[in-house]
Amino acid sequence: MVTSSVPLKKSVRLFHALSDETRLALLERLTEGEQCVCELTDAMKSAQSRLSFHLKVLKDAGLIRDRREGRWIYYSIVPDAIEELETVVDTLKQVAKSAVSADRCC
Amino acid sequence: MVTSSVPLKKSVRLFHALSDETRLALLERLTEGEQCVCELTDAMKSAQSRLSFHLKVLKDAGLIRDRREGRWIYYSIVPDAIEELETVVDTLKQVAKSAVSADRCC
DNA sequence: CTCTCCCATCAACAAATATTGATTACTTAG
DNA sequence: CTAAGTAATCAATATTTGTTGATGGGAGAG
Repeated sequence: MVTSSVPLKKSVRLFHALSDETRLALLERLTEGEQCVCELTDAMKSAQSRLSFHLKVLKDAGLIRDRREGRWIYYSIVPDAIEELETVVDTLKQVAKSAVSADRCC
Repeated sequence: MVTSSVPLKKSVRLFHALSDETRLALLERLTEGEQCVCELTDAMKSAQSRLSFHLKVLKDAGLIRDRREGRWIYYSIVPDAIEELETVVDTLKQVAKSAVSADRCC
């Protein structure tokens, strides 16, 4: 399997979560550390509900997590998820290496 | 930038191309080496036009390439693209590592 | 309790993607 | 040349995603 240790569906969800500029920008923001939605909304000049939507996609993919503190909800990157992504890509890489030409078609 | 050496738009296209079960399955098939569309169609029990569509997505993302030989068109994985993907993920990883908690919200 | 702040969720709509079947282009065989 | 094989492309449709503005819920503040 291309995705070996990581299930196919999970790989798809990971890649899908990363296949959007807004979501990559959110991850980039979270690089600076845990942040609440209002802070992200300010920084990205975007509607709150729109960011909530994208944050949910990232969260469902396991890339970020949230934590409530008073009225605020703080989001942060989940390091393990990046490791997992790395695993998926490493597997793809191994697989690509083993792909030798073999003319035996039709 | 999250994507550093690889442009943001290109990263998005790479991830998008990988965010689909059919396309991951195609890559998996191509692991076995260069194959023509008819072979892939047989193996995946899928309509030819459907696979052509997905092959185009993978090709546009630079993950695979095609080569005509007689009436057949052979597809194969582009190793460099996997390297590039690795670069993107490595950057994400560095970025995630540097993400320390920092409560300073709103 | 009431008011406000912060945020998720929802409904309606818009836009992008994917699927299907038909058509077209290109190649080889005869 | 014609006929048949292989695969891209197209048009129509279906499905999935994303956006927007409104609503509602949880958590202090007063």
